[in-house]
Amino acid sequence: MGAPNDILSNHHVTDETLAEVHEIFRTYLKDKAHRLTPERFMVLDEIYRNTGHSDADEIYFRMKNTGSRVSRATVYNTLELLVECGLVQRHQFGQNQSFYERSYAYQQHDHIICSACGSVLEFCDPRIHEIKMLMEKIHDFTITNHSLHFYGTCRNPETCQHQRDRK
Amino acid sequence: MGAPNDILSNHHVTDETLAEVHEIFRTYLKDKAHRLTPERFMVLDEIYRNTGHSDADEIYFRMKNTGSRVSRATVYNTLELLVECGLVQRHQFGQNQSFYERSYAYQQHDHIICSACGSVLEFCDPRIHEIKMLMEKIHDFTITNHSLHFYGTCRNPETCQHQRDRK
DNA sequence: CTGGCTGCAAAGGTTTTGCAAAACA
DNA sequence: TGTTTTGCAAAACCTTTGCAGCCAG
Repeated sequence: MGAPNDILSNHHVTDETLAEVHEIFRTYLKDKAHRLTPERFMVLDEIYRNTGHSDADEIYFRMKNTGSRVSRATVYNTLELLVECGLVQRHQFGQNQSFYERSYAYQQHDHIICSACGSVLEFCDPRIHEIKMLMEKIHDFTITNHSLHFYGTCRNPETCQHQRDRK
Repeated sequence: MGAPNDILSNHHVTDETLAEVHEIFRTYLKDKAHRLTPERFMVLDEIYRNTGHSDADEIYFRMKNTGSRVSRATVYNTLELLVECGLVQRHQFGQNQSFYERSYAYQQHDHIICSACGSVLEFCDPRIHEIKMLMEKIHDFTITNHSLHFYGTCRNPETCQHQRDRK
């Protein structure tokens, strides 16, 4: 149920952070003349309650199982808004499916994906930022975000086996 | 029809390269006890005939329009094999759709994607390789490949306008 | 009130699969 | 000749859309 995939451990989000995140979303919605519906904040909470990467259906079912009665359509709609306002990041690890992850008060990072067992590690390297700045200059681009994935196989047989079993 | 998206200009593939690529694919198929069908080589040729990134359907229709009668199923099946043997690379630029690109005798590169006009630039930076090696060491991983995308907007109004028109 | 938002189910687009016919080995 | 591959169309998959009813502003 939890996400044993994530190595870079991220302590639970604090109430304070959650309040800030709500405030950001509220401001964003007002700015764009969108309505402040309870469903939208429920999706936001669900994502921030969890550490790691979830697809839209996982989010939908987690909410369903905890009593929230939001529809898939609303989950998708809200994810779009959350990505737009920068509170959530969308990732494409494999093909044909997006994964979502909270991004406020959560350090910017990239991913290493094990093709054998599907586990995802996170890392940071300041050189990415240097490359980004160089590319903006060379190609006359304004870069707003990036995604860097390394694909390969982890050499931890235990984890890899464990992960393979749960597939 | 052509791909005006690609800036890093790549001259047409030589007959020599094409022969090498055929040989690699032939060897791979034999190794894996897969059959050497004309359809598979037709898909390979179609990808190597073109510079740039195409989705599966584009490849299917290009082949259809030039007289080849291969089915979508065969295109998908063959793309899978070509990715497996390293002759073709799969990219996920947006959501829900893969793009394919020849990767033999074609320098390894990464991509900058303009969210406004959809144009794709290519670049190389040796620091990626350094980061890769560090990550292999730190996380005890064997990294076989990577993808690095920068997203933003290009400041070339002409190109950007041109690209917007063709959408 | 009243137009945007929700929930539901049906439609959409890309990719995969099942099966009979074709063709490689 | 015996199986893998093919082609076709149908199914599967994730995501989006249409529409009636609901509710935030």
